[in-house]
Amino acid sequence: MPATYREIKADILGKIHKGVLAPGSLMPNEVDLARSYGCARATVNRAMRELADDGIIERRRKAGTWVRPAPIRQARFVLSRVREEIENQGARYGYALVSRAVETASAPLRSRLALEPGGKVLHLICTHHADGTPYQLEDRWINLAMNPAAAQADFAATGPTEWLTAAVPFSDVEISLQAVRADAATAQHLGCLAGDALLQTERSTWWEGRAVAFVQLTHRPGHRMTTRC
Amino acid sequence: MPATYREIKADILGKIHKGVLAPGSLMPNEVDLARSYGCARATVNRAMRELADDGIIERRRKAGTWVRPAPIRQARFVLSRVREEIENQGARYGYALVSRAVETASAPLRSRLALEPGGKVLHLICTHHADGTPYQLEDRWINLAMNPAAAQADFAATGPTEWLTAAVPFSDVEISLQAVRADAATAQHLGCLAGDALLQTERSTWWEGRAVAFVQLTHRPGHRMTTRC
DNA sequence: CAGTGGTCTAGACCACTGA
DNA sequence: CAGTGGTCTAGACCACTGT
Repeated sequence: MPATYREIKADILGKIHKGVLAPGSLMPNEVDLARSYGCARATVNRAMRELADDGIIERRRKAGTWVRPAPIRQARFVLSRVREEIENQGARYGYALVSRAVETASAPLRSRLALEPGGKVLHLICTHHADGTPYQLEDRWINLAMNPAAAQADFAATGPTEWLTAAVPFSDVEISLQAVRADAATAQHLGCLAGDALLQTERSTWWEGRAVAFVQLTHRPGHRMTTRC
Repeated sequence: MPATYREIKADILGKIHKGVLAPGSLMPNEVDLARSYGCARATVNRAMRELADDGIIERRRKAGTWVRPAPIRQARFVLSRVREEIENQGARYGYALVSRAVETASAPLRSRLALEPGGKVLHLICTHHADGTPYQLEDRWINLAMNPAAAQADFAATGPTEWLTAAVPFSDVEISLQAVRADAATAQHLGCLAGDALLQTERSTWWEGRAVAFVQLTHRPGHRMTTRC
């Protein structure tokens, strides 16, 4: 008889997969499950809570717990920093600053970061290399109102990501993935052809409701993000 | 003084963001934290466990708990089924089967799904529409050794995803994202231009170590996957 | 109002692993 | 071997919400 929360979780998952617990059906409550598994309610609770976190079941107070008809499939992608990603592949990491300028935020950028008209941003373009070949193009805007020190920082040797994580706290992140066609400049930086399909990560970071920075990370052709669940 | 696991979690997160707890530094053990927060160790444990799950801290038995120097940023993308995705946007869902054939798995497909030479697969191509316009192209291979009933199923009215989730259990999923250029056929199905950059989701599903199915979901131009954390 | 899950406690034992 | 986190228990009270 299962007794640990892991065993209970596996047992319930097995019953769902084998159809013993039908999709959409109501499950026994925690007290009954604890009795039938011969364990404490807290143990059942932990197993059920994790199943709910995984989107397998749905729980509502007073109402009960159901097997989700179509489980919410969610994928967790690990977004490590470029440097680590490259070094983990056993390659030598390289960095180059392409351009650096203080700009007045354009209208689209302002609306994305909720900046006031006339808001100043530090605009950086840089490239990340693996064993000398282009790996990722970084197009970054830093909100100078939130990070005035960035205007003094020299990004010639160190990328903005490393500077920001050391210097600036943030609490909220919004991440977005899309496919884009390489324009001429991007193609040149990534050493590919204009028109190539590229995976692009966009990320805006916030602290106490105000925008810290926004970045577009354009990956080299063929880049994949993979996960298992 | 914080007393619930949520408050403790928020308090620790705040200290990390404000620099009170320096990146890379060793944290007090659970017993000491429980004393200083005036709560039971289990409460601290839950807060710390969630922080570890979120990649904020790292824990090792006997050694202790550290603030991760560079937090593992992980994004959770919800991968709902196309039908729900479309209906949640308030659009009318449409489905069309393009082709259906029993094939001998090609070498690349065999290696991807660990099939034996001569393994038979059901190859389906279909399209999903939102308010009549193409939304997603589905290219699916079902392992007939695992799902012989699929050969009898009629996919004219219902998509393979719906058939599979009702008929076949699976335990492991591997998901991969990439950008691809639309070839002529894809462009025609999605109503875009050949050469357009498209986001593509690949997904292979397994049950008890054997492949159930493999699918390529090619999204219409401009499609984004977004998440907040 | 009553039944469900959500959380906390105080204590215990265990598993792992660094010194 | 000793210190840390991992887990379980038995019991309690609470928050939410369907009826």
